[in-house]
Amino acid sequence: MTDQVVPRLRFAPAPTGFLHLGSARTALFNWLYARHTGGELVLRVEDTNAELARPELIDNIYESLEWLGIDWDGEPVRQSQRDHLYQEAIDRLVGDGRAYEDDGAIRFRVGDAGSTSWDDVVRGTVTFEHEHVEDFVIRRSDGSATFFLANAVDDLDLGITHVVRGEDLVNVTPKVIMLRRALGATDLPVFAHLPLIVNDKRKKLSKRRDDVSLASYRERGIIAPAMANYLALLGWGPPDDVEVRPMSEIVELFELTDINASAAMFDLKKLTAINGDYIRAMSVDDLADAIRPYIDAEPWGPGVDDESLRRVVPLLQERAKLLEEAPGIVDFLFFDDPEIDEASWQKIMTTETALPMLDAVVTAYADIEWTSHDLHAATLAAGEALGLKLGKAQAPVRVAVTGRTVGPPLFESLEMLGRDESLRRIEAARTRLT
RNA sequence: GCCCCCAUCGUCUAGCGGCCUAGGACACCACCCUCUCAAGGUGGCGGCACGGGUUCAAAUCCCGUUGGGGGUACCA
Repeated sequence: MTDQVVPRLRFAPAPTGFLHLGSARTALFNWLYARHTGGELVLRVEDTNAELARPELIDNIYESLEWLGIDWDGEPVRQSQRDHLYQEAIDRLVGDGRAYEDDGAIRFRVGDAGSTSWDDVVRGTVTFEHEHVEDFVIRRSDGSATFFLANAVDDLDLGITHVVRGEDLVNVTPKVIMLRRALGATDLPVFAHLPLIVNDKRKKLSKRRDDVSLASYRERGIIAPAMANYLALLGWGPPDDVEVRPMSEIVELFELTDINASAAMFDLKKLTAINGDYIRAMSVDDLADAIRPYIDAEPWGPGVDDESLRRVVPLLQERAKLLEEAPGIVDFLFFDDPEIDEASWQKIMTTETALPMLDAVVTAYADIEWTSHDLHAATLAAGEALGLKLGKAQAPVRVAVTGRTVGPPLFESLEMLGRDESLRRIEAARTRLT
């Protein structure tokens, strides 16, 4: 009884113009299992009408999956090109008396007797009594096949062995099983109905009120491996408690039987935290490339050359959790004048020691070697002369030069800004103070 | 309404009858480190929905209650 059949999975999205987070997770789980078992993953595009068959919508699916790192085997299957198969199946069903015409549509006859059940990997045995399943349409009056029919025909025809999909499809499963059997199949694929991804109201993620597009997270600066890693954690967990890890390891550990049955809330905070982990682990060059578009989107951005960008990356790398945050962390380095945050000014520059400290630093900075090391030493000494620890001493300088109380390491920032510009900003602050 | 499913810290999860005075992660709080902020380190807060069984023993098995969700289209 050892079936050595190679698992064959499929991901079957409808081209809606964007990949839904839930769909992305479904794609990922299919992919994980296929790769884990050395099986195959078929990409089946459910472009069942002319509007959905538009090339740009389908390309969007390819691009989204590729971004996430999900590949598939063979050419994508397009349902729009398989109508002849569906029509054949419908004719056969009608011929066999399993389906009948009703107001121009064709319905599959379910009847009231018996039940259909299957052993779901995630949910155990699920049973539907036929008396609760209505006769359902398999061909619309316009001649097109419905989802149920196409689904059953394709899974059979493509030799799909494992159906991994969202829980919102459990109720269609008995229909698909009935069709499959009516079409002559004696076997059933393995079914695994994944728990839904829900919002903070515990409702299924909806396009209307939730940010469900994979692309929108990408735009905000979630990087692909972080997203894939996080998605893998929704409904599944590694046996060793190591959550953030390379996808290759997740492929190795992943099992359908380990998937949870209960809905998982999409937690942007956790996603963001994981994203920060990945950002910190990037090389300077890779991170520089990754934030380039975000820099360029700033008014001051396009002028920043690659060399400068790379120098600045270490300053923001452990401070940015989202790529989109990157420009705001180092922008002051590229302004003609720092944008002074008034709250910061009020907090720091109104202290008695602010002006004396700036005075001291102007003198001290005049003829030191312009390195972060010497700047550090000079600032420390200037502060001590005023009875200030470094923490207090550096504050006015920071506000004068960066415009804020918080930011990247001050002395590295000063080093990058250069002596002339740094002193110019400090002078400007002194002028404002006196 | 009817059908189906779900139920461990606020959230994601580990647990698959004894290793559990329930482990990890995110979030939160405190402390340490420290030029600010981060990052990092240490510690803390916090949970098996409830009620019955079964068993020597239940977070783990069964039943019920309650709560939540999904589906109820000639959409997919």
